[in-house]
Amino acid sequence: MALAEAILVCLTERPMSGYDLAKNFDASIGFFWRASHQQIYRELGRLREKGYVTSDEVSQDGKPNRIIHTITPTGKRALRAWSKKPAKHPSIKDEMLVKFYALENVDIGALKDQLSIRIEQHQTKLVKYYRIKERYYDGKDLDLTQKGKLMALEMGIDQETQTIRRLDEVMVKIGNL
Amino acid sequence: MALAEAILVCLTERPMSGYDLAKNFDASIGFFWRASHQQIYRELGRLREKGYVTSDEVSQDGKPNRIIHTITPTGKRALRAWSKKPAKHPSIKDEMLVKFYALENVDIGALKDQLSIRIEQHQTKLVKYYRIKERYYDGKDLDLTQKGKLMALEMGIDQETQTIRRLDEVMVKIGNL
DNA sequence: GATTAATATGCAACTATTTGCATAGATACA
DNA sequence: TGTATCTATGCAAATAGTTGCATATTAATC
Repeated sequence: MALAEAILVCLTERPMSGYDLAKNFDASIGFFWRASHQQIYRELGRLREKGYVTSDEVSQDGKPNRIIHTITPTGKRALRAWSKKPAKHPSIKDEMLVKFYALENVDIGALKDQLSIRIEQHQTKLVKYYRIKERYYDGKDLDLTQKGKLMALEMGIDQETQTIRRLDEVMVKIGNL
Repeated sequence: MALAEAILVCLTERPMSGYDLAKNFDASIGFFWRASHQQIYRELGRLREKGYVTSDEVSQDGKPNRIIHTITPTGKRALRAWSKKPAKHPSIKDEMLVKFYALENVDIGALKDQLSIRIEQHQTKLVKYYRIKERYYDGKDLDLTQKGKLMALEMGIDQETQTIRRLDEVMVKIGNL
């Protein structure tokens, strides 16, 4: 499972609490690998058992205690080993495409609504990506870590742009049916 | 879950055995919703319990008996009801993008290999799509069912084409690092 | 003073998916 | 005659993911 590795990747940047990780999964690495906070906490337990992270409780005033997780050298080695293994092809599961495939057995008006929503979601995502790009990467000197993140981000931007174009075209097509 | 519905969609075309369905999931609807034969057989049991399909054993000579599943009117109603519910956004889980995101902690040579493999896989898929398009849809009069399938197929073709272009570009980029 | 939101953690139950195994007849081929 | 492949079905275990719930502190707002 790559959830473990996605967490380790985040922790190479800096030690974090489960809460921080959950935020990160909402805002950056989560663009490529989604996970809920429940999943993250469970996985952190496993990573600790394997010795890939160490966890230290830190008391804060004004806020509940946090448990800060730090990647260990063993964890870093595991990450590098993982990187050499072939990446799994992402699983394909898109309900909306199944609905297009089943056009005759479907309420086309409802499908159009779903298509609109989908287009909006992709636009929102695209805007988010552009904001991150401008804020953290544009016109800056970048090290290798940042170059990788930017590359992933630009892949995301390209993908969203093309997806929006494609869905717009489909909207026109089902309008003309 | 849309596996149930994907199966029902297939069965609107014609009654099928679990084996036929598994083949279908490998060759057509599986482009939008992957499922293994184990999943399909289990789901068929559930659909039968709900009264969405009926199952009849048919003896064949020269081959093991088949169990033919037929969608019921209740099943068709369930399908139409499902079509009106908002489609879930597909879950994003791409190990390779996580590896790009984590460029500094990764073996870049190995990542390039994985990228090549990925490009090849998308090319294979694209060729498959084009073959299906030429064979079943090009220059033919199409009814609504077929139009829907063609639309889904063309979305697939567009997606694969754009993905290949994008990955080719990334290949150049990591070559220049 | 009460309520809401944000921070912070986690368990339990349920659902879904993957992987490995098991069975068995028929056909093709070396 | 053996072996591999195709047809055809399915169980069991392990892993992964989702949903609902539970707890507790503090800060801000009404």
